[in-house]
Amino acid sequence: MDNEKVKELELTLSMERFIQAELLLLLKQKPSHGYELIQRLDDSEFKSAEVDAATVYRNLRRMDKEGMIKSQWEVGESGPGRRLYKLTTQGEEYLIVWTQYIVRQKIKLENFLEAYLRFNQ
Amino acid sequence: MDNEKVKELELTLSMERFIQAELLLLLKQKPSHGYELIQRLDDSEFKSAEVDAATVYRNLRRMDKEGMIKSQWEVGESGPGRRLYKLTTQGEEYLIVWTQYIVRQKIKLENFLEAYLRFNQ
DNA sequence: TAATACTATATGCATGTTGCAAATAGCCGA
DNA sequence: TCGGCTATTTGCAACATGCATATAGTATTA
Repeated sequence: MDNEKVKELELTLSMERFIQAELLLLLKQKPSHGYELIQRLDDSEFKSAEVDAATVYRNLRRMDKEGMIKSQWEVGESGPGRRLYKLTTQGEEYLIVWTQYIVRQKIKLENFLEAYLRFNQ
Repeated sequence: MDNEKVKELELTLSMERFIQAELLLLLKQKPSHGYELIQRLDDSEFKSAEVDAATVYRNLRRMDKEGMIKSQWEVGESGPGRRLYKLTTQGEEYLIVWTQYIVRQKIKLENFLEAYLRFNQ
């Protein structure tokens, strides 16, 4: 990813979309489909409070459209068809940007807590 | 604050509103008016990227209405009138809830980073 | 004196994201 | 056949934000 792209991505990053980072990380660990990701997310230690299925599916479609992940429609021997998602190279790079952003967020929170404690002695 | 109230507050908390926690902490340190808070925020190590004045003023009005802070209109010898904000007891309690929430957020981010690193060697 | 800049707050509007609810659909067990 | 689980999608209201703009008093400077 070129620098311009990274800058643009960083600007649109927000904790509101933290779900994207969570999904990218899970997909880096192994390809999954939405329903499974919801369950894996629910088991992870970094999940956001409650996982809303609609939010997961919507973010998956968006990242698919943006090329971060790639989907493939699968019709198994049983159950309804499902979309298997895999991380793309671009998605891996995006995950790195996310990780750097999260490091900065963490520092910001630490600074807040430090200031809070400093003032409460 | 009773437990029900705390629960309700925690549910509506989100990093999107982190600005509220920042403002409450600054007001705990000392009473200020909006314009000054924007400058103090800009100098703090925990500020969110850029501070939008409208967002600051709107959040101050909201927290005023909700009783977290209390405003008092001041007409100085010079310059336009301004609203001096002070933290209320309820606001102090809310700041504690925020702080606990931020601790949990920080842990979440640490868990994410740990999972990320664990998977990258 | 007029123009400009700074202090100080408020509001309108478009945009983007979310949660909840509901629709669709295949499969399986009782 | 009815309910329940797997699996995904879409509509809608609610909400928060950024940007632009309005308003207004004061101070500086050309």
